[in-house]
Parts: sequence; C-alpha cells; structure tokens
Amino acid sequence: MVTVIEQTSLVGVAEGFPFLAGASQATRDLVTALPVRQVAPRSPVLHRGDGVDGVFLVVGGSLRVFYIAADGHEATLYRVRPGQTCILALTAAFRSDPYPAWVETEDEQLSFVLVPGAMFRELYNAEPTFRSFVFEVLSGRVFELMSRLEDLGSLRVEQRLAAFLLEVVDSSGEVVLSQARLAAHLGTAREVVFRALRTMSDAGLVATSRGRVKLLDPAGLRRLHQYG
Amino acid sequence: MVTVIEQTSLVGVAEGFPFLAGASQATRDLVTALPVRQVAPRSPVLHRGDGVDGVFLVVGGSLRVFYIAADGHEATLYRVRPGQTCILALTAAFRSDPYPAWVETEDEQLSFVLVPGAMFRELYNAEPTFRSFVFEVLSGRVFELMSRLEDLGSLRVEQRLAAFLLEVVDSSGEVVLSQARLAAHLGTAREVVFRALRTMSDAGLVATSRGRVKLLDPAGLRRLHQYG
DNA sequence: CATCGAGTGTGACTCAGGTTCCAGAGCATG
DNA sequence: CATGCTCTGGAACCTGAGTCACACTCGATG
Repeated sequence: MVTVIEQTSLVGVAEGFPFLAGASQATRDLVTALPVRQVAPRSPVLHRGDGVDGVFLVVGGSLRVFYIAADGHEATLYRVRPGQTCILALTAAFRSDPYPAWVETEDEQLSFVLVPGAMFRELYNAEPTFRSFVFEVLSGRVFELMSRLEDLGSLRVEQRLAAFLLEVVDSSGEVVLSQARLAAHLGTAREVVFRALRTMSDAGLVATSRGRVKLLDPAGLRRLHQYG
Repeated sequence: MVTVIEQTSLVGVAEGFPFLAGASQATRDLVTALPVRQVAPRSPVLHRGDGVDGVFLVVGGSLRVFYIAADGHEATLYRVRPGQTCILALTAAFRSDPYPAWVETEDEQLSFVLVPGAMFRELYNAEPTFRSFVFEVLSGRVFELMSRLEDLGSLRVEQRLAAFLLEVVDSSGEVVLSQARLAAHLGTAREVVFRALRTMSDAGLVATSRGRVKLLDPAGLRRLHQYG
C-alpha cells in the first residue's frame, strides 16, 4: 500500500511537530529515531478497505483523502498537510475498522513518519503534549468536515470552487491544477468546473491557462464563497 | 443557552458510560456527583457562535446538531445519542473556538451531565478509560461525517431518505416524524420528501400516515440506499 | 361544532448541474 | 515533423430537485 521509494533519517520531524518540544527526552528520541519515509507525487497510499496499524505524521508534501462513488466520480473528503496526521489510519489503529476511503499523495513528494500503532497508544497514554496534539487534530477534522458538509449542502459549485481555489493557492497566487483535477476535488464534472471558471474569468476574478488558474481577486473570490 | 428545567441526581450515568466502570473510584465519584440535567423535547440547546466550556454526556434522549443556511433551510450534521458526547462543546472546551452549529433536543426529553472544561481536561489527562472514550467518540464522528459527506455528494435524495429512515426507525418499525421534519434532517424541501415517500410507497417499501412513516421492507430500503 | 393550525397530496415551472459529444490548442515523444 | 495525449472551450440536452401555488384532511381547541 505504501510505496516507500527512499529512506532518509530524522529530517524536519522535530520542527514540523511542535508537540515534541514539550515532550520528554525519551519521547523525542523515540519519534526522531523513526525513519522519514518518502512517497512519489500523485501516488496511491491507501485503498479503501486497507488496514493500517499506524499513524502518518506528515512532514512534507500532502495527502488527499477521497472517495470514489459507484458511478466512478471521485471527491476529496479532506487533505492532510505537514504538521498534521492521518486520522483514519490513526482511528483504524485503535478500532481495526476497515479504512473507509482512498488516500494518495498530491503534487509534491510526500515525506512522513509512520508511528506504529503500539507506539501511538503508548505515546497517547504517556505524553500529555501528544495527547493534546491528537485531540487538536481530531477535533479540528470534525470542525472541517462539518463545514464541508454545510458548504456541499448549501452552496453552488461556483462558490465551492472559489473556496477551494483560495484553499490551495500557492504563494505566487496561482493554482496549478487542471480543470479535471479541480473537478475531482469538488466531486463534480470537468465541464461544470469549466463553466464556473468562465464565469469567474468574465468577472475578472481569475485568469485561466493550461493547467493553472491565476487568482486575480482573492477578496472577490472570498465574497463569492460567502455571499454567492 | 441550556434551559435546564429540572435537576435530579445520579441517574443512569454510570450505566450509560462504560468507561466509568474501568475508571478509578475517585473519577467515578467525581462524575456521578455531577447533577443530571434535563431539557424539554424540541428545545434549543446551543446557538451557532455560543461558547460552552464543558462537555455534554448524553444519558437519555438525543441531540441534533445542524446548520441553517443563508436561505433559511436547515440540515442535520449529526445526532448525539445516549452514551455519546457532544464533540463540539468538547472541542470548544479546548480551543475556545466559537460554536459552528446549532444544537437542539429531539423528540424525547434530554437528560445529560455537563462536565466542566477543567474537569474534562483533568479526566482526559488522568484517566485512561476516559481517554479511550474521547478518542472513540471523536474518531467515530470523523468516520460518520466522512460517510455523510460521501452520501450527500453521490446519492439521490430518495437514497439518503432511505438511509435516514433506517437510522431513526423505532422498535415498532415506525418513524414518527412529519415530512417537514424529515426534510429538515436531509437539508431538502418537504415536497421533495413527499415525492420520495410516494415512490417508496408505490414500491411497497413504506406506508405513510399523518406524522409517521411505517417501514414495510427495511431490507428493500437498505438496497435502495446502497444500489439506488 | 366551527375554526384554525399543522400536515399531506399534487401539478406546473425553473434551474443548477450532470451528460454527451466534439473541435481545437498545447506540449511531449519518437 | 508526425503522432498522440492531455487539456481547454463550448454547444445541446436531460434530469433531479428546489420553488410556487393551492386543495384537502386531520386533529386539537375554544
């Protein structure tokens, strides 16, 4: 399931996970001793139904957790960024439930640390800062999923697209994703994304080119998301 | 925000929350000493934006966590049943975030214990069984929200209605909710619920009467949910 | 028993968005 | 430079579901 293409050692784990700063030396040693693993961009990490006894601490790159519907269309449930952890694997670690979604890396190379289930339980029970970290990640995910549910149930595709563009825009103000990829994130069809982008483009909010969307008016997009 | 209409003492908390059995005597005493509070059926408990420094342990009745969209329509995000806890208040207890949704009681009288934020933190840090409980509730909620998101994004209203009816059916095989209430749960319009019920009724899956839906063929409803 | 509110039953209309199909542009490859 | 893939642009169509308007029925209440 996890295609590890390379192993380096303790790079950036301590910096990426602030809870380690407040943890005991023993915990720090334990976690930083774990190998940092790498997965290539755009590669599968987990399939629905997979069992994983471990927790992913994402150091670099990002994960996309998504579903694939019966008719084949897919949609992103949430994304795991550096400093976060993959809740599902974590949950499966405690419950040994089957994994309810697919996970793949996004456009950057992923680097992560895999904390085995046993070690996770130990840390969760012994280390207050780790406990807080777990609580924050889990409850933050609940908040995030709730607001996604609300958006999905009450906003038009164009508004959800605006929100998504703002979420994934890079430092240069661009979103480097094809219309098809955007559609897969939103759970809609490519043609629908095209129409929404044309409307936005006509309104001067974005400029499109092959494989990318330049955000010309982020404030306007934010308004579009909130007030339609 | 919480309209407490009555206070009784330690009824059913120990039975409803198995984690207490494995907890220390001190913890058991602490929790069972908390008053069991009551709220009338169909009453508001929290408004969006409310701050609550505490956690609801639901002993009897149930809570409905929902949003209200800009156009006034509402939809249920999730429901909190006996033995569970209201995650949002719990999260707000740690983060002091504003509360992102509305909460109201459902058709039964609610009885619950309010664990103050400070006591929650103490228990979370000191009591392993409580920790597991919190983890289970939170991660279970994440699973639930993910599958709701998937259903909302890939199923027709009729399929989602079938799933909801199966979720809330009582022991006598009936769902005691008006079409308007069903619509509010699903985030759709009453007329749409009516049409879906007529289709189901024509197919012999349910029988409708004023204010209730009798499930004639639960297996058929399950098939409808899964395969359309 | 008259009245009123809440609930159901229904047709007609509108619209966002999904579907189908195709043209053409950009870009990498042998 | 020819081939082929990916991507964008776009028309035409279909459908699920939200909206509007209204009649009717049930049950509670004065």
